[in-house]
Amino acid sequence: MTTLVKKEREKEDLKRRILDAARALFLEHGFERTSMRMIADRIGYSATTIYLHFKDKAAIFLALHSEAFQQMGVRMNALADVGDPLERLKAMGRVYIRFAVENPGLYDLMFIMEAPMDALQDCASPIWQEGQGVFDGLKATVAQCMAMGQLPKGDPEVMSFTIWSTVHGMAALHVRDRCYKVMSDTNRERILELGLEQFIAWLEGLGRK
Amino acid sequence: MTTLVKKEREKEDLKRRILDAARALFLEHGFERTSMRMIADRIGYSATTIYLHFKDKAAIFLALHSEAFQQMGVRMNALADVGDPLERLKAMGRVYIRFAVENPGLYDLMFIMEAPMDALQDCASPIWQEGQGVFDGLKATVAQCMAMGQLPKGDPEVMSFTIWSTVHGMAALHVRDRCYKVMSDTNRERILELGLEQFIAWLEGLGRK
DNA sequence: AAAAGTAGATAACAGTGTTAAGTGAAATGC
DNA sequence: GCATTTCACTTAACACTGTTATCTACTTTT
Repeated sequence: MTTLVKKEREKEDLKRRILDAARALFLEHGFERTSMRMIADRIGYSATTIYLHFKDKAAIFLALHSEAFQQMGVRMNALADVGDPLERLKAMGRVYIRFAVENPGLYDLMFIMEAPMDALQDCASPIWQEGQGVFDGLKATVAQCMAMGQLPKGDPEVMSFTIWSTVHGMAALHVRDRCYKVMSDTNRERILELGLEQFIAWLEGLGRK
Repeated sequence: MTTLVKKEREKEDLKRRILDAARALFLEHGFERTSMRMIADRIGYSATTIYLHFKDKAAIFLALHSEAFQQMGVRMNALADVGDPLERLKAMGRVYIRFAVENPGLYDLMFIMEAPMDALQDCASPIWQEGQGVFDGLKATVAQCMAMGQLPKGDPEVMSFTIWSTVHGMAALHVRDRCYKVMSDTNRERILELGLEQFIAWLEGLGRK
């Protein structure tokens, strides 16, 4: 029956429009300051209609969260063909920071917002699969660097965490505007770039001790 | 007039009680999920009374923000007598992480929450003085490390930012619960400690290249 | 043509931050 | 000693929030 298929498609279509509207509003005003009625208004429906497609506001957040991780995953996977592990690691850092700078709202959603994080207790949830994949990719690359003597030997997971912390710290201070007030005029604008390149230089130095 | 002084003291007293109640609630439920009525209930006043002592909810946030920075400042200043710059730098990192682990709510308030950050546009505001002081202390220590050859020469501000990013990244991933789901069982509980100690080992390696 | 199902809307509930108006007691002026 | 003013505080109200229950109008099935 074509009508059933059409119905299904229309349903998916509306779901998409809700997500698009919600993303735009979340990124502009933040999660807490975006109301269901605002989302509904933007797509010309009543607020309660959203509840026919999403359990609650947190469900919308989770859907966007998942989308964003897939997006980052795509960018990271695009680096799979960089043969040299250390070069790949460096590229991953640059891609990570660029993602945060180009999509501060999405980055916030993924790594900073606490909003409905409590709804995400299930570690096995598909929501975590994408994030896990990205982190596993980092671990694998770090392990390869260690195997080739480009990084000192140790626990790849611990080193991955430390590396992730550094780039996340930069991204988070940027996104939540915590560093620019204490920074000198000369460095303010380029501090993210300068900091990242210095960190990369450290990493390179770690190998050829 | 003793009565006037007494009045003034009672006023300060109530302000204190409001702040104490607000802090407890913010740390337990978060800023957005704490209402003025909840704060008022806890101290036995009506919600509107709070407005006689604080302009709005953001003003309470700012007062607590300031207090927390002073608290961290005290802990950092206590390290002033550590003579060796690199040892002092290492101690600062440990104090920073310990502060975040022991006071996750306060850390969130200081470096992660976006809540009424927009109300803090004035860089010269006294609110920023404490934070600036802590960052300047870090810069000075880094500069001394460079002067003594314990760290490679460069812009102390950039290196301070990179170091801060690393510890902030660890603290933020911890506070907002973003790392434990992707971490292996063996490292999950001690990852903060392990990551920090590895980072410290890196810093030591940077000097004696 | 009658019955069932359904996409969507309206109304309502308990809660939010915040302001305006009101209350009762203390301090002040004469 | 009494009237007036001041002031800490409360109640009432407004416009908003997420969410649920109920209702409407239309489509599909029988």
